[in-house]
Parts: sequence; structure tokens; C-alpha cells
Amino acid sequence: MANSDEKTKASSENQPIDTRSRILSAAFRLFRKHGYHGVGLNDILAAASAPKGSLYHHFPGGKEEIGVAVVAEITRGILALFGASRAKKTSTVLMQVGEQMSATIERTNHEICTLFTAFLAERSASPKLGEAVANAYAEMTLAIEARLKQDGFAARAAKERAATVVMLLEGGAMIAQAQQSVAPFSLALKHAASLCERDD
Amino acid sequence: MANSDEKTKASSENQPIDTRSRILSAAFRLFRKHGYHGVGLNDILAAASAPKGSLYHHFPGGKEEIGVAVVAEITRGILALFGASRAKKTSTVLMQVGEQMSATIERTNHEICTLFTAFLAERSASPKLGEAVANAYAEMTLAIEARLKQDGFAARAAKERAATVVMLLEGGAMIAQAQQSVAPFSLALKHAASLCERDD
DNA sequence: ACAAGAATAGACCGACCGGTCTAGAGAATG
DNA sequence: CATTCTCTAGACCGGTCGGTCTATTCTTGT
Repeated sequence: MANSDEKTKASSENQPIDTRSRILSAAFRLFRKHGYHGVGLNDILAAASAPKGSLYHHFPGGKEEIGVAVVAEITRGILALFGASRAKKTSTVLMQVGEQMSATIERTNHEICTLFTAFLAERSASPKLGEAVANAYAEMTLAIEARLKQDGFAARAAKERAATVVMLLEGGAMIAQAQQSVAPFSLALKHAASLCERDD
Repeated sequence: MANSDEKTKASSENQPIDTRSRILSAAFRLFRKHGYHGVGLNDILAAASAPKGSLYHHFPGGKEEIGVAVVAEITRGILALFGASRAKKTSTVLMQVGEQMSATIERTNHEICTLFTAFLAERSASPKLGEAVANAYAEMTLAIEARLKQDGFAARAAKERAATVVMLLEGGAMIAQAQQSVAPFSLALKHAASLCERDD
């Protein structure tokens, strides 16, 4: 069920992407630009060139399930970045991650709605989505916290700084979008990186 | 209907609030809980106990005009807080403002969608709203920056720290909402205040 | 008292929302 | 070939969206 990367329609490198993936990435792009409520299923379908039947086949839970899946996908990506290159200092890795985010912000004409902001407002309407977002933040913070401890920070300091870093990234990305400029995000990133240095 | 025991707008102290104000504050409360798109005009009308005719009489621009007005109202409130008590140190004032925000966060069961997050996603659909939000951030930052200069910070440092403070407040409030706890916001506030001390 | 504007009131509209349902295309089994 | 399952396809549904419209009630100036 997961992959059909053998047989007729697919050698492992096929250009026409899986319908499910197409829906997911279209939803991702639209959500971060217009917010969760600002995107209709028909918008997603049109962007993904898929009919409604396919959508409800792959995501029986409908729009909400898509939202949760997108949040999970983003989280997975971020964690992968922080999980890699354990040898390097946290501040170094953070700067690298930040550069990548900066590039995305610029590439998308500052249309990146912050990591999870697009879904935050739905907390009241959809517990599942709210939970997914809360979880995402928690996992991100935990990952950074673990690295900082490894860098030699005391437990409490690591926890506080990790949390502050996440806030800075979120706030920075948000204001960057509002102001249509990467500058605020870069500033936040710089500050966050310095927070990850022990001799602060 | 509801109230007719006073001369309309003439008497400045009437308990039954002006319809326009009722609509505005209802919209404010709903927007921050559900986001701009998450709230329908009928929701606002019901919460304000007003009919549609009144809404379009006071806000001919419809929902968008209401959104802009709400953003302006929030900004006005924040600026008033920072404008007052010029004598005190900025960090002190910041802590006071923060306490007030913390109280609001707790009182509303952490339903405070960050200051302007609720409107950010509409940037793409409504230039006016986007502009209003960008303006709001700029004004806030400028107000803090001015205070920091007055506290003796160099121009560049004042600008950067002011921007960082705003990011921290936004990010902190956002994560506080996601995690359903004031703790993250308090942490952000603490860090922001220390940024406003010269011997950092 | 009376005219005129401000404000209230809600029925009504077309568009779109998320979601359901039935039908068919395509490959994998016997 | 017949069957079966996955997946595609889109017409269709009731409900709600933001917005317009006309009618009526207050308030105020004269």
C-alpha cells in the first residue's frame, strides 16, 4: 500500500509523483500561504490535479487529517536537520538550518507563514490539529535541548535556551512575513545562535 | 431594542455600549480565538447582538474593515502602555506590560492567538490587512527602540534589541497558546526584559 | 409637529465550503 | 476470462460564507 515502486507504472525514479504526495505538498504550500481556513479542499485538489475521490481515499479524515499530516511532515523535516551532524556545535547546526529557512523565505517571496502558525488558530475548532502543533513544538524544543546538554549546558539552562530559540525562530519568521523581508528572521537567527554558545 | 435609556452618543458614560464598539470588541475576541478566517460575520453579529444592517452601516468595508480596525485597536493599546511612564526603565515597563498580557492569556484559557498572528495569513488575500499588521509591528518596535535609546543604548543596539523583544513576545505568546500554558510566555518575557538592561 | 438623517433590523442572494456517494478505470489475483 | 481490490473521477448535497437590499425605528434640527 505504501509504495508501488515496482511493476508497470513505476521504476523507483518516476517523474509523475504519487497522488497522495502531490496532495500533501500542494496542501503544504497553500496552507503556509493562506492559512488553514484560507484554503479550500477544491484549491488543494486543483493545485494537486486530483479529484475529490482520491483525496478522500488517501485521507479519509478529510481536511483535518491533511492538516495533521502536513504538521507531521514539517516536524519530521526539522527534526531530521537537527538530528544530523551530531558532531558539530549546536550553534553551527542552528545557523545552517536557519540559512535554509532564510532561503525558503526568500524563494517564496516571504510567503512562509511561520512553521505552524497557520494551524494554531484551529486549536479551538480541531483538537487534533492543536495537539499536533503542540507536539511539534515540544519535539523541536526537546531536540535542541538534548543537543545543548551535549554541548555542556546545565539541564535547566539547556531547557530554557532551547525554548527561547524556538520562540525566536517562530517570532522572527512571523515578522519577516509581515514585513516582507528576511532581515528580521536573520536577526532572530543570529540571536538564537548566540544563545547556543556557552560563553554568552 | 436593547437600550434606549440615554441620549445616543451624547452622554459619554453609558453602560450599554455603542453598537460599533460592541461589534469591534466581539470581533476582537473571536478573531484571537479562531483566527480571521475562522470567524464568520454571523458569529460576530451574534456575539455583539447586532443585526447585519448595523454592521455594514458602521463598517461599510465589511469584514476586512473590521479586521483593520481591530489591528489598529490592539496597536493603540500596546503603544499606550509603552508610551506611559517615560520615567521608568524600559525593562521595568516591559515587565509590567508582560504581566498584563500574561494575565490576559490565563484569563482567556490560553486562547490568545498572538497579537497579530490571527491576521497574518490574510496578507495574501487582503493587502490592507497585511499592511495594517506590518505597520503594527513597525510601530511597536519603534516605540521600544525610542525608549531604549533614551535608556542610553546606541542607535544600532536599540534597533536590534527592540526588534528582538517584539519577536520574543510574539513567539512566546504563540507557543504559550500552543502548549496551553503561560510558562513559555513568561520565559520569553524574562529574556526580553534582560535584553533591555544595558549590562546584558 | 415634522422632515431628514442615523442607525437598526433581517430577509435574501449567489458563491463556495467540507463532505458524501456512485460509477468507472487499471492492475493484481484466481 | 472473471473477480477483486485500489484508486480515480466528479456530480451532488446541505450548510455557511460575505455581502446586498429594502423597510422600519430612533434621534435630532427646525
